[in-house]
Amino acid sequence: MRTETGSRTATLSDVAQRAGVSIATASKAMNDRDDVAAATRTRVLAAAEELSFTPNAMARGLLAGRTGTVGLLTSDLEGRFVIPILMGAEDAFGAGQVNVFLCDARGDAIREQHHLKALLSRRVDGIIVVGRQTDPRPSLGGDVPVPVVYAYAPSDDPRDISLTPDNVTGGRMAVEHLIACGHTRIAHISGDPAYAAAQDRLTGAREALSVAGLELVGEPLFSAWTEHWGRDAAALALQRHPDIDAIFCGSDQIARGVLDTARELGRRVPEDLAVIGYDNWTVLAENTRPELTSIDANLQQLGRRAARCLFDAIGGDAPTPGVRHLPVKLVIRGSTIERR
Amino acid sequence: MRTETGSRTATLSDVAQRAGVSIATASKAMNDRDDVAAATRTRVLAAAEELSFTPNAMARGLLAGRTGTVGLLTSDLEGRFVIPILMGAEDAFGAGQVNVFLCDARGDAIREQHHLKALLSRRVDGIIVVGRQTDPRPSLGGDVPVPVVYAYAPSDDPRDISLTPDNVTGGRMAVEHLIACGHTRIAHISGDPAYAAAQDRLTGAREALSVAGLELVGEPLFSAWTEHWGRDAAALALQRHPDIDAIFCGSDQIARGVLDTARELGRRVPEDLAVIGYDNWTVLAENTRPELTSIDANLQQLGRRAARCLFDAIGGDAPTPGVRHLPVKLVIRGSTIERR
DNA sequence: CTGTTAGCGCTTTCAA
DNA sequence: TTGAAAGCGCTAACAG
Repeated sequence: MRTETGSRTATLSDVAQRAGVSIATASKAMNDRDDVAAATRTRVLAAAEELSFTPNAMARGLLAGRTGTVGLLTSDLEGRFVIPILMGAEDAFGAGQVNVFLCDARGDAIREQHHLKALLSRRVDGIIVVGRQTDPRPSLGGDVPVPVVYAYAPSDDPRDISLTPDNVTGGRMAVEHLIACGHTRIAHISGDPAYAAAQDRLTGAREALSVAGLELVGEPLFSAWTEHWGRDAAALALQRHPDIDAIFCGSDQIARGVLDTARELGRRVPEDLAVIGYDNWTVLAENTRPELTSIDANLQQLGRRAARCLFDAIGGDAPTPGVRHLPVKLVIRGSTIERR
Repeated sequence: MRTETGSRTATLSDVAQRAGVSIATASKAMNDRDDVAAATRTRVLAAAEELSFTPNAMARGLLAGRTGTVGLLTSDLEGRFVIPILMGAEDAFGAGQVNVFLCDARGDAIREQHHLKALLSRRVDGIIVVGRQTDPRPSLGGDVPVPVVYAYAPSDDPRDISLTPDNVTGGRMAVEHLIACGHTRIAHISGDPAYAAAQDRLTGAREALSVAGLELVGEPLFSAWTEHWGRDAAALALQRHPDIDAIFCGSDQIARGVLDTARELGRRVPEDLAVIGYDNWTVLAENTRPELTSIDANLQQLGRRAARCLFDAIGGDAPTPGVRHLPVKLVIRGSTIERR
């Protein structure tokens, strides 16, 4: 409020007065209703312009029963998942059409309840709940008076609508790609086995192997989603099974560690050893040597889909409940295919 | 809306009716005003509970003139800066007290105007503008009817209130630390020299050197904020000046590249070569070998400060305009001090 | 202590 | 075509 000229924000009544019409007429003119004389409309619009009138969305919402706002309730501290989803949602809603309240519950159920209450009291038209893992999370419950869509982390209640990336297919695609590149001695290094993501990706990997009549080399190595573990696990795996010619990693962080170890052991990537990551976290994947092939969960699209689902639900035609697994994509870089 | 029991959301009038009191009394009871009989209050609260009544913040805002919402207008696609700032803002406001509309303009001025209009029409009480560089950005202008605070990227108009990390001091602290560790042959590798951040950090570094009677070894090497450049630049610098014993890097990405090259050239870190980064981007800094000492811009605190500034401005006592440079902090890890 | 009344800014019948 | 009036859900005087 740099230039506080003593004047409060202009209201429709100010505009009407300045244009010399009634409030009702001004309203119609502003909203492009067709029962207004062209001349009148021009006059009203001019007045609005001069007063830099901005309609009060609250007053409007009070009447309409809808607010044109949506809540995004996340527990994804780092914003790695929530940001693309937010962008997708903005895309789907159309910039400026709908505004998004972003609330970070920080993984705390109490705080989540607080935020939920606040969102409801602001009369959001719907809520998207974003988790940071693909494990099912507790449902907000059935008594939330607006539609809810769960993104990334599905709800544990099948009556809710959930959208989550298809990790099984992702795992399958990763291994299919390795096989297509001619590799047959494939190992798997992943993170915390308690994560659904870890299990699902492994499941997909095994499907692909089995179709090709192959098996994983050694047991999958599970521990943490870190580069440290990637380095250690790669050393271990390559020592136990020196004939490994490809490693499917459960995350890009792990893959980065694997690449480091490969380099230290003198394995050429991708000639001697192909490496594929997961998540396509570009700050990691584009900075390795060679750059890292990875599976991208297509989160922005997931966000768009979530927004569209929410839209439909708000509009009244509720999408069929349940968990929908959205397609992921393979991003090929130098760690699996030799550049020339 | 899983259990749509045909009932629209309960209103205060429903509560009043159920409790057998007037709307006004119900309102008072709900808002803890003291001119209500204890028994009545209990009855009203019970009724509210049973109807799971949530006050309509819009109706309330319409009356109060304030909405308890704030807009966060960003152009920081990746969310690297905006997320900690958002969290800091939530902290300062108190969870659930204030809600934040997050809008991503994606660096597009048109889209920014759209979002600004939308925020104003939602009658946010104030706006925080977050940029993704520390270079001054165009002001929203003086005719925005609510207080605006610029965070990370300052406004180019000195009449605005801007909070930005103190990069000069950051640069100074980095080099002071290297000197304190006994290094004297210090080089600087940084990113795009067109960034104010690059220049400011260099300025601070030179100040620290000059105080110690030292000079940078060679000219600072500028190019891109990438690991690739870090690798190449380190090779170049160490070839030209083999006696370099410390490198101050303009970003953690660059530092990561530098560490890779050091390892390849057989330089022991930190014994032969100390390396310090900038940003304290933990996914990078905590995964190098050794882990990376870095300067942390304290963004969450910056967010809190921004929120508090905005609060004050909303409250009427406008903080003094201008650019405030907030303190950064040194995070020491193994790349500058040997672990034992 | 409680209820009545008057709006906040806007849209929407319904008359004129 | 325009305007007067009602009311969205709530709070804040002011009487009772």
